[in-house]
Amino acid sequence: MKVLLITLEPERAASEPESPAAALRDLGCDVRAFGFDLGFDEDDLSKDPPQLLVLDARERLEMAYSTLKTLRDLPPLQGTPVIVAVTTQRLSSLDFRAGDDFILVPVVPAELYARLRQLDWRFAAFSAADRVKVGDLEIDTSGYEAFVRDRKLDLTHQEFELLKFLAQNRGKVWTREQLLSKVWGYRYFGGTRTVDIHVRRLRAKLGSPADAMIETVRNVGYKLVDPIVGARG
Amino acid sequence: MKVLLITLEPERAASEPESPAAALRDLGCDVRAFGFDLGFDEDDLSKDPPQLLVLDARERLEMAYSTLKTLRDLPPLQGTPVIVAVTTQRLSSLDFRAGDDFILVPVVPAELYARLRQLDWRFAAFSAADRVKVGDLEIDTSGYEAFVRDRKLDLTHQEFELLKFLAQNRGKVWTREQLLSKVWGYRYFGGTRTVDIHVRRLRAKLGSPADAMIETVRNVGYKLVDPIVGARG
DNA sequence: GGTCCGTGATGGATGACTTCCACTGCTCCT
DNA sequence: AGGAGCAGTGGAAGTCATCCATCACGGACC
Repeated sequence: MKVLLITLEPERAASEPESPAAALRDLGCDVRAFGFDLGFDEDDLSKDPPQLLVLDARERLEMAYSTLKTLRDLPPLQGTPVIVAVTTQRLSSLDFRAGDDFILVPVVPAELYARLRQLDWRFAAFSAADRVKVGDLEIDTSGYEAFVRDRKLDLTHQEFELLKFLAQNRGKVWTREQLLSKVWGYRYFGGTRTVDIHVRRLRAKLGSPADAMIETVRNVGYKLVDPIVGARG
Repeated sequence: MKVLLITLEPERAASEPESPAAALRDLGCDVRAFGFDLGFDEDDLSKDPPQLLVLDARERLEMAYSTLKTLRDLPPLQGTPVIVAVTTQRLSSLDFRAGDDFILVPVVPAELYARLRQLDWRFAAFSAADRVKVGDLEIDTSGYEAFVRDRKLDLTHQEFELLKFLAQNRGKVWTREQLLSKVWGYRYFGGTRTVDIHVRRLRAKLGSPADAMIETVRNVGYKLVDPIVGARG
């Protein structure tokens, strides 16, 4: 599980026993730790958004909420569940408007694990149907549906995954090998022409003029462009 | 706050330090304590229903869930939030379909208070709408009944739970594994084909054309769609 | 103790999807 | 202008997920 951890001393956090960082590490989470000054690159975050946000607030609850307010405005963190680690003394200052969960320090790894499972259970239902829009194209990633001007596309699974990936990473050209590894999976063994064929069927189903959104870049690969942005260039 | 407490030894419960009973007493709650055999009068309960249900399960989690199942069927407890007190050792056996929140014993009163406030906030925000409508389908979650165009469906328990879950989370595709963990319980280990079977039986009972509301998404799973929304394709 | 009902497992059939192959057409470089 | 290489096209075969029929098990109820 990918976790974004905000803590006082990011470097030393995991070495402290009974800290949220140590517990997350023990649970085998993929943790990226940052301080409350948030020294991370927002683009990096967008490419690989975390599934969970953990705020190691302890005594510094006000500072943590201030940071959380900033984090909530970042698009890649929209709808991400949050767990706030807090001391017993500061429990009374907790603010539940965020609708998330809290845990006491010292952290019991088994409890943290249970709260993760609980959040997963609660949020699975809530995870807002996130939609990706590019020009006339609209993709409902949770419903596995794609629309062009409200006309529903009848896509196969692989076609949908390819279109979704291109749309989520629009503007950038992807080689066939990259697409195979990212859309088909890292262990894929096969010819790169498979990508061509899926692009072809995708274009056919998109229809004119939306098919022009998938551009072929000779000797490199494919990219999906926003027609509005593309038109001025 | 009126609390119904289910614990092993109702008479002595409050005298034990760090027990849920003692913590509730310290918080000034109006506690009525009963054993797991539930020796209370249902009429009394109806006249003065509790606002919270606390299960002091500790090691006896299975027994607590069994009791909870019985309690859930009592009309005066419909929609009452539940907190399960459990030991660290039994955390891994928690089933989140049943309880709304949990707390570790020994209980820290301040934490219990915080969890009460959290539950209060959560329940105020989502005042359980016990009737779900999707197209011609109408589900009465508290009455365990489902209707299609006012024709009552004769569903089994598992079929009803599956339909309810899909209806409450319509539009989103769920994998078989997700459905197993959310509808059957996360501890369920078995073939994913079980989901197929129940979907098939559900479709048969829904009848045409309502059966088309449950869509199969190849390579992913199932979802329930609102036919009105779906019609734009 | 027998029967019915709910639940989940198994194996085969079906049909859709993915992939590969051979060919054609196009683009860019020389 | 010619050629090499890359991308698009059509068809065909293999694979795989889903659906379906049937059966086995366990509990509830009579």
